[in-house]
Amino acid sequence: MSRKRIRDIRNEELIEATIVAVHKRGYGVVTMAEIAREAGASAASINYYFGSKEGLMEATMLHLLGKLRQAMSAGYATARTPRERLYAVMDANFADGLFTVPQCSIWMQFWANAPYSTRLSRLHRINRARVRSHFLAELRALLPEDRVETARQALQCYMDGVWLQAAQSEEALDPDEARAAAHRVVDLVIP
Amino acid sequence: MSRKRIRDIRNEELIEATIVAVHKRGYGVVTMAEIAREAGASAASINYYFGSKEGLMEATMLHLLGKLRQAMSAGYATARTPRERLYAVMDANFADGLFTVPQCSIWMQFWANAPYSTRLSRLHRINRARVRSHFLAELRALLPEDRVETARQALQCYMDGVWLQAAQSEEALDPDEARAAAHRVVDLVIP
DNA sequence: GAAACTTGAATGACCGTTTAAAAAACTGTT
DNA sequence: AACAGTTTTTTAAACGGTCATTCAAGTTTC
Repeated sequence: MSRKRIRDIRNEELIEATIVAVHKRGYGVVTMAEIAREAGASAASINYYFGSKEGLMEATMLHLLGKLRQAMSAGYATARTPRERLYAVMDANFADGLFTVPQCSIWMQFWANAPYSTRLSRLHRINRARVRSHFLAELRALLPEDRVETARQALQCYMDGVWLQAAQSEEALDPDEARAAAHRVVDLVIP
Repeated sequence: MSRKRIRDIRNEELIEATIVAVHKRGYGVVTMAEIAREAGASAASINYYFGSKEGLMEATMLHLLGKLRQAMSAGYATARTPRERLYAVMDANFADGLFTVPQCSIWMQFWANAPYSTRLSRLHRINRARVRSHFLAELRALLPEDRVETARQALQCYMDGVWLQAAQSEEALDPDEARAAAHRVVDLVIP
């Protein structure tokens, strides 16, 4: 009922405001007051809903991870061959709603700070392992075993590298082009 | 004379301390006092030498960029073929003195914060453009023109991605293995 | 003795979190 | 519909703490 609704609405609003505010000011220096202003709320209300600044950051990362997982599931549903599923894994990282400067920027900042927060590093490890196993599963169907690991490293590191670069971009990103480029890289690695 | 010497010695000491302290605590939260303690000095002396915290961070990044450039020059000196020079570009990023967890971690943090500091982003852009042009020069000798750009993206993003991953590592890194892996990736992309 | 170096203490600013009290939303009753 | 009581939501203000930077007064070096 309404009991749940308001809480959900505020959670969503505050997380969106967090993404925008962190992108604008940087993870290290953004303040509760700035995030609150972005959301049209007060700093105190953030603590009411998330308990602390760290709780808000963790919730924001969880939110983004959810979007990522959802994008990957959607791609998998229509992929039929190993190569198509490989494309799907890459495409998920460059999906329209995900591959934007603010979100790449946020991800970048979370990564950089993960080693100093047990909560963030846990999420980071889990996500990385998931992507890794997806890659391995598809690559084993496409390459001899002794080349699988090298190809996996090449592709997974490529994806990370693209985000890293995207986070620095001053113009809007082009997800279509990013996906096309990723496909070209896949085809380069697996002729 | 000594006039210059002491200043140089302190600069070096303080920058080394900065690398260690930033790695231990994180760019966003490390304090002047912590860096000073690491160097066995006082916070005030850092300002005496570097003017401000941001000045220290810029000097540290400049120092690391210098090491990188030096490693690349060293590799280039002995490389004879385009493929060897391509290896050399990669190897520079995974050189023994450079490819350590603290330094990858620092680089990561600088990258993440570059968009919020005109000084850092300037350095970042310059370095990236330099690596890019090296890659392009060698790749043009090895591939037909229409595959050069894709290969460049694959390799440059791979390098960034490896560092990103290395920054999260809890064990010491293995530069030898990293270079071998990089060579395998090059060979995968350019058969 | 001058110039370069060092630092403890003071300064001034900022920030996350808590608290207490008000506002709003909801409930059941008349 | 109106209302009194209860719960949920909101925030202004206060609190406790941290930190970069400055400065004046020392110490060392030449």
